[in-house]
Amino acid sequence: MADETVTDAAPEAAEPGAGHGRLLLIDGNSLAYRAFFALPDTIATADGFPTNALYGLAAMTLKVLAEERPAKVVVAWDAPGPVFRHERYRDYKAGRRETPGLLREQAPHFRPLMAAFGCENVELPGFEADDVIGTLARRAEAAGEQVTILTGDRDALQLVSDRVSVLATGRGVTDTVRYTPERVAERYGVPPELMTDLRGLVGDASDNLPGVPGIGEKGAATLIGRYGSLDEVLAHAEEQTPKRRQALTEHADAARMSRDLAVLVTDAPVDLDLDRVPALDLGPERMATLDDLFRRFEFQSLSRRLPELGGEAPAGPPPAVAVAAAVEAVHPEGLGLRLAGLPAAAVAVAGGRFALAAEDGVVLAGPLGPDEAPALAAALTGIPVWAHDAKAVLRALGAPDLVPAEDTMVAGYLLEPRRRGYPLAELAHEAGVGAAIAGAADEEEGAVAEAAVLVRALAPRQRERARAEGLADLLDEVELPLVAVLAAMEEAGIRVDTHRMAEIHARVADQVDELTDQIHELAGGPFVIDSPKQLGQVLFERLGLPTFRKGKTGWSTDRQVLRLLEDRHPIVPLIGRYRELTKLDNTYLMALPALVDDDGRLHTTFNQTVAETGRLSSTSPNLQNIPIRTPIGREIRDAFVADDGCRLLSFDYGQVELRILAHCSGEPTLREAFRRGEDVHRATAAEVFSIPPAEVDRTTRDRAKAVNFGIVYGISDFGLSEQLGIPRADAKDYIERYLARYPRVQSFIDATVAAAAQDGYVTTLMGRRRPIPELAGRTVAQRQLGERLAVNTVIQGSAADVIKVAMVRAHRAIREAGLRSRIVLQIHDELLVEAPDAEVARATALVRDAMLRAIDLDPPLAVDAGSGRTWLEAKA
DNA sequence: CCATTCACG
DNA sequence: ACGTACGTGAATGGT
Repeated sequence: MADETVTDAAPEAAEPGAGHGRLLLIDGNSLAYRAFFALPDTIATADGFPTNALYGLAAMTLKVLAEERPAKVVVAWDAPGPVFRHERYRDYKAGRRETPGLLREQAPHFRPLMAAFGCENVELPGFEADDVIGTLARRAEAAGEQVTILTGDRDALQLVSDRVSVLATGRGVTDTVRYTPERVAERYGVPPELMTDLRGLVGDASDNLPGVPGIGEKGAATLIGRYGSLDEVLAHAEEQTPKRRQALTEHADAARMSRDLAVLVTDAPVDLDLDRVPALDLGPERMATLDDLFRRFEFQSLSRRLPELGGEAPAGPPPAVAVAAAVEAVHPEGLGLRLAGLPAAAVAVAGGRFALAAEDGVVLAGPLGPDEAPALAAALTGIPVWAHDAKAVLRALGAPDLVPAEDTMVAGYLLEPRRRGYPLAELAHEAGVGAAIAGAADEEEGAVAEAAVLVRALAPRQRERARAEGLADLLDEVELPLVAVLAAMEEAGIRVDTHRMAEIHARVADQVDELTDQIHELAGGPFVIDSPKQLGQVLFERLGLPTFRKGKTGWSTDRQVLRLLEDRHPIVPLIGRYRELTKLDNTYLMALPALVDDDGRLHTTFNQTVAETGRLSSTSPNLQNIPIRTPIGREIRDAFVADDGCRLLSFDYGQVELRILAHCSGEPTLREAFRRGEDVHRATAAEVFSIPPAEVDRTTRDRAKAVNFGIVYGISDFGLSEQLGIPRADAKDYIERYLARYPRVQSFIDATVAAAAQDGYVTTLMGRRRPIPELAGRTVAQRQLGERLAVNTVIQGSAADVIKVAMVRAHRAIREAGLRSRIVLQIHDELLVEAPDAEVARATALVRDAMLRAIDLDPPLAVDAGSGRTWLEAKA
């Protein structure tokens, strides 16, 4: 802990693999099985012997041994024959397909292969490899060793602790993700010891373990988080919504059984003394043995990679700059004096601690709980704060108003918006910076200290790149201030009337039950309506309806297809209705109440670094796709309500994207239409179809509207014809007429594509960049995609810029006016604000003004505002 | 873990 | 002869 003051003036070089576990336990079956299915069976020797599973196993082992440098390695295997779980549950792993012949052929070579690496093979009749691993992990842990478990099986996560981490196979064959207790909690919402309880609720299809229907990973995590264990959740079933209560009661025994079966044995009679397992020896003899074996299996590439195992240095080039720092334990109290006058402080937060890097060679670390957070926040006021994922740091500090001076995650996003993620360690490594931490009390403290040091080293390098690419203004004026706005919005959340939701759910569930019966009746027997495969069999085989589109797995049954089949069989409209209702029920009515916080509100997470165009996204739950288009959908939106004594204010940009198109293209006809306040879709219809605006009927306007959307999406005649259900030639004709009437739009598209091809990227109004490598693609389809992306990104991305600026300004204006009103949601072109009754007029004026003045456009921006007790009312 | 479908903008 | 409207996230079934 923090009072254990550890200082070490001379940081030692980080020992490779130190803190990453000295004992490596591998689940051989899991890896081999996974490799077999992930790799094509074209991996084989010249004479046709399949080697894909062997290759994957060898490649993974090679990589992990090189990176982890374990002292000892034990590989566990499933023993042949039944395991004790089958006695307890007849159907355990039933339905799992037979081991394929091509895998069985390779199996005899698994153990010799791992032995060649110097690993100890072990198995125990009656138990699975998992149980052997659980047993050995606990034994080693008790002996004070660090353990790493390498597996593709998520069951092992229950074993994670301070001393045991799990390297789980990721997307690729040799990709891994390391799970520490914090990572498990982050990913699954429960600590490792509750993973089995989670499994009881969720079940597992691949092991044929039943769960509780209607409860997914998210709902399960919330329930377990609230009540503490599976048994407690089941004991509190009466407190849940009717349908969920019923599900919990009916499936309680199944859930308990699944949980019990998921528990790994940690005291199996494994006859292996870890002390007597020889230390891993990667000497020349071992290399020769492996090389020999690789040659026999024709693994040339692995033979070439053998040197990675030798030598002392870990794989990969060493960082150009390794910043050394010694941990100094501190308490947030009195930190202010220590920090006063420093130019900046890099802050990291994890696992109930913080670390702070502000001076060379030292990193301050200490506890961070509810008691310490205010003191730390106070100590940091007035000092530029740098962080990775600053929004999370601000929320941990309880200081949502603190605008970060640097955020290495957000900067990483502006510099490379195409990346899948922005792990600090990865960004730092690529920037050529590393950290060597000395004097950490434990692994966790070392990790958080390292993060702070990496942020401090990385931020200036990113800043330089941002300046060079013209992104500094966007960063300073928009994205960094926005971090604080988003932190405040997440903290605020939005109130939900869960009783109202439960009532709608009950009604919808009844209708679904009824529809299910009718559909089964008309189909001539029961089937899983939610399965597109089974539905396809019913529609296209049993009922002989015509097929239209097919995907990778079969004939499409989506809404468009159903619409075409509507009049051909009475089952079709029922399926459409069933789909609508189950969608709303599963995604909203059932899921949302389970995610409501103790304060009666839903707190989403706004992701600032996901969308390639610059938009925000919203997760857990997604509050940017709350229904509105159907009557039941509107009822759901009506369950989003203002707090007592408050109203919800909705502010919508009117046609932002088309206004941006008019602005960027300079098309006079379009600009005029907006300046005059005309209905643009009607105006477009009049232009394209050469009729007076007054004579434009509903269908014609809808078609023009689709053309306008098409332009924004980067139009194609195919897409437009699909959308409108008209011949492609007609769609082509519409587009040609549109572009002839709006010639500057045509020039804008041409110029945008040309610039993108020239530079390799496009730029939005605020200077945001998106690379478009598709334009240099090898197929026509790819290049056409690139053209659409180029045009769409300029428009969608500029609209994202506009509303982000508006959010920053509106938030600031509200604070400066001393109001208690707060922005609660952003839905791409809409802001939802919660305002005390007395502030409605002032807040409306401030927010509307902030939105209108976000960016100067010609034509100008327009905002529709409304207010109500519910979100639905506010939009009216 | 991928494909399908569909909720929103 | 291609293979197509743009951007997201969540739930579901089945491999």
